[in-house]
Amino acid sequence: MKNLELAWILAEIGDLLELQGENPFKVRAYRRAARAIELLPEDIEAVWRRGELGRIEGIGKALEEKIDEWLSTGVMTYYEELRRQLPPGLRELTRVPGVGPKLAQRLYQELGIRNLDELEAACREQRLRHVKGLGARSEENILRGIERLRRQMERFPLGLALPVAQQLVRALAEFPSVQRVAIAGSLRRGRETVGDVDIVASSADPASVMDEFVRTPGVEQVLARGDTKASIVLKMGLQVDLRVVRDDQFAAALHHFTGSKEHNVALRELAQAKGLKISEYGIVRVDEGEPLAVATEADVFAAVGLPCIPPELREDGSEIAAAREGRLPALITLGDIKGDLHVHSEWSDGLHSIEAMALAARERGYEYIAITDHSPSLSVARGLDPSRLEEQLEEIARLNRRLDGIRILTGCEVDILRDGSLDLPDEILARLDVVVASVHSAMNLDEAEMTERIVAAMRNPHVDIIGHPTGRILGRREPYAVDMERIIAVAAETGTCLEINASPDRLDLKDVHARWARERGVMIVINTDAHSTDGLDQMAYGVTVARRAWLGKADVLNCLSWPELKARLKDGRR
DNA sequence: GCCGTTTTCGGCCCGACTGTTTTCAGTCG
Repeated sequence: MKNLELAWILAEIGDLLELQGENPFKVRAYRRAARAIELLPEDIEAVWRRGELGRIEGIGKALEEKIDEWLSTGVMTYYEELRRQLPPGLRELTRVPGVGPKLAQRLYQELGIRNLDELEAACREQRLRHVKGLGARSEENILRGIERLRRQMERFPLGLALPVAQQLVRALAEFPSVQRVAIAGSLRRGRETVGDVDIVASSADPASVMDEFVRTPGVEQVLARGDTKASIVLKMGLQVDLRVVRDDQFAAALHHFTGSKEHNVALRELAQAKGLKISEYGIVRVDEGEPLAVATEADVFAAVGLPCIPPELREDGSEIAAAREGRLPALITLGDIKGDLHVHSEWSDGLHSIEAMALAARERGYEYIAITDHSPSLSVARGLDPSRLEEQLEEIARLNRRLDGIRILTGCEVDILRDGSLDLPDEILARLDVVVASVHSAMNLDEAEMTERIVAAMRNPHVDIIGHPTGRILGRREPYAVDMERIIAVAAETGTCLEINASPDRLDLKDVHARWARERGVMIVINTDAHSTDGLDQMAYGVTVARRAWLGKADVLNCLSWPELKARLKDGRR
């Protein structure tokens, strides 16, 4: 699977061309192509073998030739040549806030600066102020930018940024001159990590809102403060941008700042072709200069003849083509979820009793909840051996007789051992309603071994779900080496479901993989892997990932009622 | 570089903020 590698190369070509001062539209063409390939719902090599590279939106003759060369020989000559023409560290200079391609190029030409370290030294030695257009202020800003870059190289996970952003929004909403306020940007689109937080507000007195905003508790630095726009950095390192507009401009501004950039560009091109101009202030007819009324985001789309595109789909612009052709999916919502099929109780490493978990599920309006405690090899988690599991089945039977309004399903999260076998016998698994199989050990196998290990588990006639299929922990542990194409193919063949683990540390499967799985007819299940009653609330994160994967409720196992679900589970079909 | 029920050539989104160059380019989203 070379999609991501190719996307990375094309994006780098875009950056290198930009550093060389190439035609900006050529730069954009490479970036668009990179994005298209990154989000492509199948293996680029398969498309190539069919001779259909040119049918990918954004790939024309020139790019097709370069990709063909790269896939046939492993080398892209054009890329190699570009890399030779510029020092390798130059590209990272543009990661410093305030340093773009033009400045990076001049710093290289005039001061011989080739990387971050040299830029930092030049600032400290006050050599930048001798470059035309730069002064002492620029040196300070660049130094601060380098420091931030070094301290916080990673993006912030959704699960960390969202609560912070919600808190800020609540605080702004209470400010008297604020009329409306909402989260925008990549956070609203539900991306798994975000570089910053964007907030849009409406007010008749923007200056007062700016004053209030830059005094937010926990502000470490004010990066910019204009009449209607300000940027701050919180002590935790998270940057927050606020934009304030008039209340009648709020919907247009919300759409604009939700992005993505590529989505906005594509939508505005479409608008332009219809004689309209879309900006964050609204929509105007170019010939008359007359503004159109925009009360909601749906009005923005309606102006160019499109149905409203949900924020989670606004990524590379291909969603606009889908909308034009009536191919937008009816996305799953949290309300469609009928139960959670992967939770832990105090019987293994969970915090709460089975009854407490069941009542918490009932409170959330669920029809069922599966108790899937660990299996014996996970001794640190007090995994259940067959006899304790036996006791648990009796306990669940008792609770089911006693509790109304919620059905407790029996289950377990069984370990997939190094050789692909499971650490509970088939006779036991056969008696459970739901079997989740997961990898928790020997995570450093090579790709072939790890893939076959998981494939073996999927071929077990009792395994319904593969839990957190790539094992990643955001920001802490890389996914294990696994051939996702093959996992998806075998899942389709065996009727095994793949999990979107909703824990914000995991979000595993991720959006792109879940989208591939759906397109191959694999059923997805969204589970929280909750270890406490509160953990059940993380379902919302999983639903966000599913929406980004274009899933509807028909694609998701736990949107089924219990009778439907039973009929879909492997043992239930017998 | 790509793309085409206005176009196979000539387009390719739109505006705020910063620093500093007295009039705007570069950067950012």
